[in-house]
Amino acid sequence: MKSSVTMKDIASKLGVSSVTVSKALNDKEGVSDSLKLKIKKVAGEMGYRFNSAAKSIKEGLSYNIGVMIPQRFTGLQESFYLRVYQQIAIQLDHYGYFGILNILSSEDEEELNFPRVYSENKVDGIIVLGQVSKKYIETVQNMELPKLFLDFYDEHAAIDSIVTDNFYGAYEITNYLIQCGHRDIAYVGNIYSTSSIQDRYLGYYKSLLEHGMVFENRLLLNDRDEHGRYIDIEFPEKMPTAFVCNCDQVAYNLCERLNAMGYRVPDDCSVVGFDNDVYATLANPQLTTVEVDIEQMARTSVKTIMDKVANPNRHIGRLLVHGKIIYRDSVKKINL
Amino acid sequence: MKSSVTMKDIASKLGVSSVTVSKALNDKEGVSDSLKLKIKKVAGEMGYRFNSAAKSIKEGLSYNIGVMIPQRFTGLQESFYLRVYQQIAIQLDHYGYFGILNILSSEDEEELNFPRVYSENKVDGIIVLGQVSKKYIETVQNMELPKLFLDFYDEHAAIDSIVTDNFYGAYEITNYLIQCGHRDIAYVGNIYSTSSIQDRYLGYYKSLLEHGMVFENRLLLNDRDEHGRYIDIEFPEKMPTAFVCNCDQVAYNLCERLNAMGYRVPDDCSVVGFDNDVYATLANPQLTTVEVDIEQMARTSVKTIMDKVANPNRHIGRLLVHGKIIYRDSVKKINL
DNA sequence: CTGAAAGCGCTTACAG
DNA sequence: CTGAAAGCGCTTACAG
Repeated sequence: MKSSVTMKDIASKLGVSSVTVSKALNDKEGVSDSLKLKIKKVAGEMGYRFNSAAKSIKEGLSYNIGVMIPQRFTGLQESFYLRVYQQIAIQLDHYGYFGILNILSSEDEEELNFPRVYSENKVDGIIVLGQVSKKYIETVQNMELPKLFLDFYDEHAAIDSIVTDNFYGAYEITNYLIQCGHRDIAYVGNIYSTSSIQDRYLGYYKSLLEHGMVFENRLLLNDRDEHGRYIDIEFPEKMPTAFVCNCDQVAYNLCERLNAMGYRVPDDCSVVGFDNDVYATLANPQLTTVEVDIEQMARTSVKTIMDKVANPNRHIGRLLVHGKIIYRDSVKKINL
Repeated sequence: MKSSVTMKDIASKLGVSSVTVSKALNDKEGVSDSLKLKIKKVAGEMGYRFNSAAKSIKEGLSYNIGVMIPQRFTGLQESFYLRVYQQIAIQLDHYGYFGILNILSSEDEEELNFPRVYSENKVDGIIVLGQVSKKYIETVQNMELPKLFLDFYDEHAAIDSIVTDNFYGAYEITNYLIQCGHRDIAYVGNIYSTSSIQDRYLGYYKSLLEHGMVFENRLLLNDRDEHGRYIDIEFPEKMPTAFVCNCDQVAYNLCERLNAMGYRVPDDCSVVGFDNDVYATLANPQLTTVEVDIEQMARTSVKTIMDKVANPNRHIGRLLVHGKIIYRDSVKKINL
């Protein structure tokens, strides 16, 4: 950055004070229009660039927001959170802010280390994108700046959070399966893995309850171990007619597996996913799923964190962003 | 950031000067070990956080690097550049730096606007990730800070660049096809679209030349229009026995298309890709392809830009990162 | 080993 | 309308 041209340089070139230059460049009152114009012109000619660090130090604001993503959600196959981050960066731009990505390494999460963006005062707020451990949630709570959980929440922590309405989305898509005549519907997911998976399960469960159907444990199919690694799904003796998967990738894997086993989707089994990500359209057949509105999540998150930066006492609680069912080819209407 | 605890606060609590606190916290000489220890302890207790803006203003360094990705490379299906960005962020962390993502909107690219990270002096260097227009390359050249092109280059611009060795990778994989007995090999890609696509084409072409094979125009198959949107590939009358695709996604699409047309891959036609991204393993069959080493690209880029921040006169020219052929199931040995 | 002074580039009252 | 003074939090010589 080598402090190239400063306001002072412009000032002395024009024989005015740097205060006047500051006012002119910021369109503040107290400079004649003609002088303001002249200053702006010269600033342009000299290639002046604003020094945001100086402003930061005065205002105590960095104009950055940190986005923290736990490392384990950034595998080669997963780009959902990176996409959310991208949308956040775009939204922040509208507020004159920038987004700094912070991948939370497993070690740092384990050792409860503060992220550098925090300890070096690099950001005015932090968005934690993706579930972190209970312990680390406490660490986040100890950070003295506006913070927000995105795509997960914790009952015990009084931290604002923004999540897809997982419960309602799964509830709706299960209702749809039931409308299509399905009576033996399984849920695929490790319900102790993340709150998203758990809430989607509960929406599925509510739908069953409302329709007077009985839930049996054989209908709950585990898809991953406690480290989040996918495991082979064990099917019950009697094959269900439909599967509600906790996400599209799992639905995609399930379709592959079913095809390999000789089942045709949707003729033999119907499958629905959640997220509407790449896997939804890559699957064969293409998946009926619940779309997660990434842009809306980013927009809401950024608006919220900006609110909280301006007013640290603002509290929004848990905010739900609605999903929307996308109808494709993986569900079959069956006879009642 | 509300300038919570400052060095001055620590100093007055301990009855020393802020200079001493600064020295102690930065492990500089001139403080007794006992005092240093005490200062660090109190700093910890008071929840002191370093104010990097103040340091920035003194040193004229922001400790941020901007990563600029043209909007058009960030579609829903493409996450390659986001992954590269992620690796860059991780590498920057090792140097005490942060990465700021800057999506270059089509308007800004069109209107040749400087990115805000530049005009607000937010970064010490910029990595341009993904080909920008000729005109915009000039705009980048006018920026007065260390800069680097990643994953593309421009002959006329004397800007350092880091690219996968596209030429050599395509050359090698085409050699492999020829070794497998193929004599009628097509290249799939719009060679006027990006330099990567063009260089891969040239590697393919060199392989043909070296093996005394004649290239005919019917073997060059266009895959996208001038805006980068995929178009339906038009096949030549006589079907080639193998296809060198400019990337895995196009190879994936091609496989789908060939399957739909009744051709079996690799029995009827062999197909190879480039990148080794998600599409390579998603394709049916899985693709033989050239792996792009994302981590290595990020590591090299970060090392280079750090060098250039320290020494602005450093010039590396065009640096190639080697790819590696990954052998899978999309190529068949045929009779010579 | 310790600290008073000056300065980084900018902005915010306040005085003229 | 214009500008001198003070200060944001820190660091870098330099003096004791």
